[in-house]
Amino acid sequence: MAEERIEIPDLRRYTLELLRQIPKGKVTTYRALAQALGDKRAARAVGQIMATNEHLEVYPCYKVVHSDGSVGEYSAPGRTAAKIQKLQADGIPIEDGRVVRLREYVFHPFGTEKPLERLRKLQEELAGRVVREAVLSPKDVRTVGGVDLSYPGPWEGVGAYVSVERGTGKVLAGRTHRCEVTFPYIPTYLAFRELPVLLPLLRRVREEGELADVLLVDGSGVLHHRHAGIASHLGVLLDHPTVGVIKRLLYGSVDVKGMQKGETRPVRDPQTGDVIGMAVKTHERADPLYVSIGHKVSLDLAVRLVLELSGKHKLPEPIRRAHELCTREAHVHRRPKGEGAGEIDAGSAAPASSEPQGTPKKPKKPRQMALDL
DNA sequence: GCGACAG
DNA sequence: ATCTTGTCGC
Repeated sequence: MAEERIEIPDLRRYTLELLRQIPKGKVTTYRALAQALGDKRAARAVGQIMATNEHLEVYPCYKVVHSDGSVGEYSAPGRTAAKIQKLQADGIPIEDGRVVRLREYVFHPFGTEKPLERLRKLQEELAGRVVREAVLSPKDVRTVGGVDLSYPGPWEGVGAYVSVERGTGKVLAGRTHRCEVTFPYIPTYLAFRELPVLLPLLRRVREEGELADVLLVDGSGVLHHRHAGIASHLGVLLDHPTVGVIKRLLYGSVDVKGMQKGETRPVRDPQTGDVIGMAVKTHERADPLYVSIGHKVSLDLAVRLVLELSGKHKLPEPIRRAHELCTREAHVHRRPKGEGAGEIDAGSAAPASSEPQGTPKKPKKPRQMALDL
């Protein structure tokens, strides 16, 4: 079978590049940019991208205001006052922190391929390939893996994989993978942020022969607006059984009041009435988890594994351990508060890294606008 | 008041 | 997810 490939855009860069289309004397809004990306729900992500813009001379993020005309924040030196001054220098009239007659100054018609539209279609196609039945009988599930991510910074991810033996709970393997992340968190598009971290990690795990029989993923499976959460993406792309596990409901309806430990209740698709997941009470005094099919498992098997592997904790062991692993790994490399060229503290926890510190940075060659996975 | 959004 | 001290409850 041909290796599955999927093209994920560098949405951070794509969004920043859009800023250069704004004509002199005009502004735009977070929402307009989100619509240029293909989904107005990405407005907050646009804000995150602007807030971490490191090239103020190249990408004029000061030109982005709220759709009600209020100027909004400016993370660069001078904060909002500086943003207002720059806008006024461009001839934009501002009163009381708002752009006067915004409609006359706002720019909408971006030249764009609306990348998020393509990604939604990709999700729909992938949903059609999800196998909703188990390919193994429960007794043949010997090992269960868990995956999770942590973020040392908004554009840097650490993925972790842990596998445990069913029954004994013995930890069999643990691996992490750290890399740059160029796709922001956008509700319902989580897979495109995390796949570039998890796929390389899990392909390596598989090469090493350490891939567990079933994978528990910290994210939704078919319990998703387009029935294509990250657990399903991973399952289909790896052609491997996966289960989606989330702590907060993304989509679907269920009444979870008064649930007892061990109890489960079906989550239904509001549109069709189909059961697309299960609320699972794994801990007496904790909100339930929401479990769904990722790929090649039945909902029954998914729920059974989650319940069985959730000992005295809310999260099933493989995910809990993967969470610990990547959180710890992220912390070790976490940037100091001020972001800039801060020294990594020489505390005892820091691993002995003997990187040559004096390596001169080469001028960046033009980076790719998309990642092939 | 509306919308509601995993990580 | 991340930023964060102590505090309430079982």
